[in-house]
Amino acid sequence: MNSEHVEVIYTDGQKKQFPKGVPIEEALDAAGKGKDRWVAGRLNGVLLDLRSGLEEGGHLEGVPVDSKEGLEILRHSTSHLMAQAVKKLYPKARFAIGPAIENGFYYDFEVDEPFSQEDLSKIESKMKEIISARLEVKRREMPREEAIRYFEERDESYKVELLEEISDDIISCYQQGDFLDLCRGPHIPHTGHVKAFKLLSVAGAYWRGDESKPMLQRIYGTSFPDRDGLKQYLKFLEEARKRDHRRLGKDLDLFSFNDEVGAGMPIYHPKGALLRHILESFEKREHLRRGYQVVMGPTLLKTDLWKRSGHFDNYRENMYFTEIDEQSYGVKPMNCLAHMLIYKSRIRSYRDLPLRYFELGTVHRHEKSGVLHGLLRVRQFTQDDAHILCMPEQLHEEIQGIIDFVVEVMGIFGFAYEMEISTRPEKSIGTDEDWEKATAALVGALEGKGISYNVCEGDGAFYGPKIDVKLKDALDRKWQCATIQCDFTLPDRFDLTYVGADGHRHRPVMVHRVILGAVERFMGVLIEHYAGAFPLWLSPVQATIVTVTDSQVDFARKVWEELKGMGLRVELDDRNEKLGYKIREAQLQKVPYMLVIGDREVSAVGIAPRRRDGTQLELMSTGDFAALVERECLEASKGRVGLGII
RNA sequence: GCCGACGUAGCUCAGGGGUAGAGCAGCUGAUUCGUAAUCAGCAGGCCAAGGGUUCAAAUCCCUUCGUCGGCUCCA
Repeated sequence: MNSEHVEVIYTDGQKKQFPKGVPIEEALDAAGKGKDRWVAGRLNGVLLDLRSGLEEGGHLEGVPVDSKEGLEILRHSTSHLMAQAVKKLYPKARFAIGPAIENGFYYDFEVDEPFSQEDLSKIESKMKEIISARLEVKRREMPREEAIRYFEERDESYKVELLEEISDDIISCYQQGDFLDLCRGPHIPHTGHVKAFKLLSVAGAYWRGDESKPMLQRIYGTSFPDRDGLKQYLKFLEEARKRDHRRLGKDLDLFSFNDEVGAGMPIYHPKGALLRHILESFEKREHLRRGYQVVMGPTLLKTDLWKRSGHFDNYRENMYFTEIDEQSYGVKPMNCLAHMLIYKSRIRSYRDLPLRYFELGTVHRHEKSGVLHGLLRVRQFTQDDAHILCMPEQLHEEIQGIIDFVVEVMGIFGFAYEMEISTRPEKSIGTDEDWEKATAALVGALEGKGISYNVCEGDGAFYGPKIDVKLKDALDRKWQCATIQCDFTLPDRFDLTYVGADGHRHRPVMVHRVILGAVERFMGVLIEHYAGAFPLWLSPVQATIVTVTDSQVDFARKVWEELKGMGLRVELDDRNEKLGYKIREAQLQKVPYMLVIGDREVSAVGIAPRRRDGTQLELMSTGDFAALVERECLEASKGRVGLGII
């Protein structure tokens, strides 16, 4: 092979030679398949534009538009397309950034007037014009200085700011028609590749997410290779609205919020309270069997104590304070203080350790008004909180025990989750050495279990690094639930000690951890996870008895009492309505079982159960039905919960 | 907290300066019915709260509270 040629190896192993500089597009077409499906090429793992020339040989593959990278490129290009449309309609707009995100893209602009819903339609129309023009999307490389000059001349201060942080001498821009944007690429070859897109919403967003920086206008949108994909996604959004726990909380009469009470303070109605009670009983039992001890601390603690713990200095803006008899008190935002004082209430021996204090502790945090979100972010919530005090050499095992606990519980609820390790933030207390030790303990425990995790630098709590477990809501937004946090500082501040085998005092280490996290948030995620159709063991109402006519009401009452007596959660619908009406209502309430009682059942002394999925069971006795329910509960809860609640 | 939208009956929503509307739910009556809506009648609102503009405000303006979508923060 001479230097004028490059050799390409395709994914099927086939090899071909081309003159150097041949466009990737041509080299891919030569393989004879997939023409037009590609939005980019990948040479030796690097994504490149279809129009860029091959300067070196190697493994080459086409990136199909419906692959993960292909979609990303399409969406990124759609965001550029939108920016071009905005530039045409609002020449004074300044441009910030416009990346592809998980299900679409956004672009941030600085404009005099925020965009309205009508503006979005206008922008969409302009985008369609640009698509029809099939403008070529050209990559242009230029010296950094030249690019800075170009954007300075156009008063694009955000682009200049971005450029000033790029260290490369040569940077790339992409041009389509008269619109040029700073971008790494790659992009689709021409605007005609955008087939199905929609602008979804407008929102304010701080430049670089920093509230001290100007607020920009962000337009969110999405883009798909074809109309069907877009339609499906819009359908998913619609379905997600039906699963929304705020919607279901109302429909299923679980909880409410009230203007007169205040924001972020949930009110539990009977069924919501029962659901919560079931969760909490389950939790208590699970903790007791794992060697935790249940404790309880007060809600108000003197401010001096919060000063000693470091909360006053580091967490004050999230706390509520009040005064009693001229003494300042703080409402607890965390449960740790009382637990420390329990530890301190007597001399501890190494033989006592580890100590695991568990509390369903209700805390209050002043969350900013704009972030409140149904049950998922509130100002009053109850954590399934525990603090483990142990010897440093027990730390690893304790953390592994907690991880096992989390994995087991998430398995019972059937949640998929992501684990993250967060390291030291800027605002924090403790020595570097402590932080390193604690971080190493967390990493070691996860790696020991072979669990994969992401690292979030600087996202730790002020007192220590942590492992977070994130669950997703109906819209795939992630919410932190379980968290395991090391703390080498509180035992120090409170001078916690234990007497070792050597007769000397030593410092224990502490782990803060929650499994569900906040019961409120967990319930919110749980409601969306099951779309309100809870498994039998969690369902606040497990069965509704429905009578066919008035003449069966007496018998139905007896059945009702009997089933309640056996520990089932049953309701009776003896209203004078047609059977279909009552079935429909129970169905909409997502009750797992409907127990039909007509003349047949009265004479056979039984009930005819119908599952909420529509399947019809044989007429059976109340005892058989209770046994069925028990079996199903035990199965779904992996043996934890049968009939009744503790 | 910031940007934007929004707040009308229990719920879902219409009405946008001139007497508050619909469907569902509720109540009453009729009907007594076999697996996702029986019929009829009745009742229900200080239009989130407070202030202004106007002869007149649910409607226009201001403030507050709350909700929604984001930013940021976090369980």
